[in-house]
Amino acid sequence: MPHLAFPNSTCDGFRCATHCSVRPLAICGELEQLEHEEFERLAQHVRYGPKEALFSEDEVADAVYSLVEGIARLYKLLPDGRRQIIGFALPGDFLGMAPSPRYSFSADSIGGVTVCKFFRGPFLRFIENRPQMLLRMNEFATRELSLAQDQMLLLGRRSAEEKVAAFLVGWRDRLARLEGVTKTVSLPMGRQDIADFLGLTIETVSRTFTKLEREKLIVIVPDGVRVLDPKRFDALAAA
Amino acid sequence: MPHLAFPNSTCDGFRCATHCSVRPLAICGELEQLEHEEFERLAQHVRYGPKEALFSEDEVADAVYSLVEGIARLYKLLPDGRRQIIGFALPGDFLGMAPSPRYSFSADSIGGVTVCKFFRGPFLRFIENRPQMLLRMNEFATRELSLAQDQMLLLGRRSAEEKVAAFLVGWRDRLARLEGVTKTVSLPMGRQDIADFLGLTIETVSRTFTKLEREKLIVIVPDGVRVLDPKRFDALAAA
DNA sequence: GCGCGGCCTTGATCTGTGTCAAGCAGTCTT
DNA sequence: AAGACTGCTTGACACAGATCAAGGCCGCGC
Repeated sequence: MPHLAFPNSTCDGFRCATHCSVRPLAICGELEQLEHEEFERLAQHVRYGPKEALFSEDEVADAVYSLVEGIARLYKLLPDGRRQIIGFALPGDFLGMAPSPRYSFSADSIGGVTVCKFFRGPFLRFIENRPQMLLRMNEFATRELSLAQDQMLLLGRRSAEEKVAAFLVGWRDRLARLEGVTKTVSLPMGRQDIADFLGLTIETVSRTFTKLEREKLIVIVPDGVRVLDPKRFDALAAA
Repeated sequence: MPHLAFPNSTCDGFRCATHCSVRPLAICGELEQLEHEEFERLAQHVRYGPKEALFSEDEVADAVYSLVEGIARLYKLLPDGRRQIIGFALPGDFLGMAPSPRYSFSADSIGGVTVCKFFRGPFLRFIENRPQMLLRMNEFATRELSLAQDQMLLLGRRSAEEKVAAFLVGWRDRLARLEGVTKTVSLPMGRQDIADFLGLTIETVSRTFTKLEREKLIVIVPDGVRVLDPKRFDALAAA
């Protein structure tokens, strides 16, 4: 179970530095000093270990989260256990808004995760008369929606090979926003997670990685892949 | 090509009555009299005939739309022509927000369609200092996102029969919000549209309709279906 | 009233991906 | 260092849904 790291979040060295490193990307990125301090007073900084639930589908949605560090998987389940991962959340991402009083999906940590947690009431009261903040939330929601629509195209109309290639390209580009451009794409999630994200089985994902390696497009390395031929690779992902 | 119906949209009888009938559901539903009049002055009411484009992917996104009447299909294409319909828009729906300066998908009318069209600049200026309006846009975006996530689960993890059943139930429930509850679900879109929405081929959709009819769950009627056994049907759609 | 075109259905066959089963490679435990 | 656990890969086979092909229905124009 999660423990509160520093509920009264005055800036206290290492952890706050970590926190602030994603601020420009986060929901609170455009608040000025004074407002940000007020906003911070609403936050609980919470740390989760590997594979802990942040929240679960159908629970009362009493909090929203700004991801500070680590990676979370967001997913929905069918009654018989089939799972669809609807996204991977990275630092700066904002989680937990729902169109009903309950969460519409579940979220749990992959490795360790740190979040700013806000209770719904105080959070809504803070934003409700701050157009800047509301505009930013709109930007976030619009970006998420667009990502979701790309994923629908992928799930509905692409082959297994195209799915895997598009996933790697999309993931590489999202990481680039955080860590800069690299040739090696780190994959902190397991094969089963990738399968459940792409609407495939773990065997098909594994075979497809192998196939891409045989075709000299990638090299599989521990916890990631190295892209050998970005040109050809991007083409495969787009088509 | 579309023609302007009444660009200077003072209330003028029939058409405005039509318009206002969806107001409570639309983006402008919570504006008071005076503000709404100001908002209306920004709008162009535009009517489209069947199968006309409202806007297309990659075009400069210079306007947003509130759908007043009719039904639109929203879709994305792959370079080779494969199509994924990402949603059907109904009266009250709000279209055209994009995370970049260009539209991220295409929209065209199915039958005839009437919209309120707003140019981006004036629209943004109107909402930017109106928290009520921004909150409402957030609600709309959040609901859209949740719908998109449901659709990801459907596309990635459901069988053809489950897809068709879930589609009919979801569509029936959306229509119910507008027209009230009915046994007969009208389907203004063609089989190919349904196929492209569900990530199937037209043949599989057709066969699945026939199968559901053989199993006495539905009856196929012109431009729609009648649901015979809502209990059993909802169960199939959920599982 | 007849022919044409669009849309839908049905049948036969093919194939990409799922399923089932086995084995391998690290890593952790003791 | 042996065992076992977890995650990944590989192979053989099955099947849901795609593809290819034909035919039916209905509204529309002439």
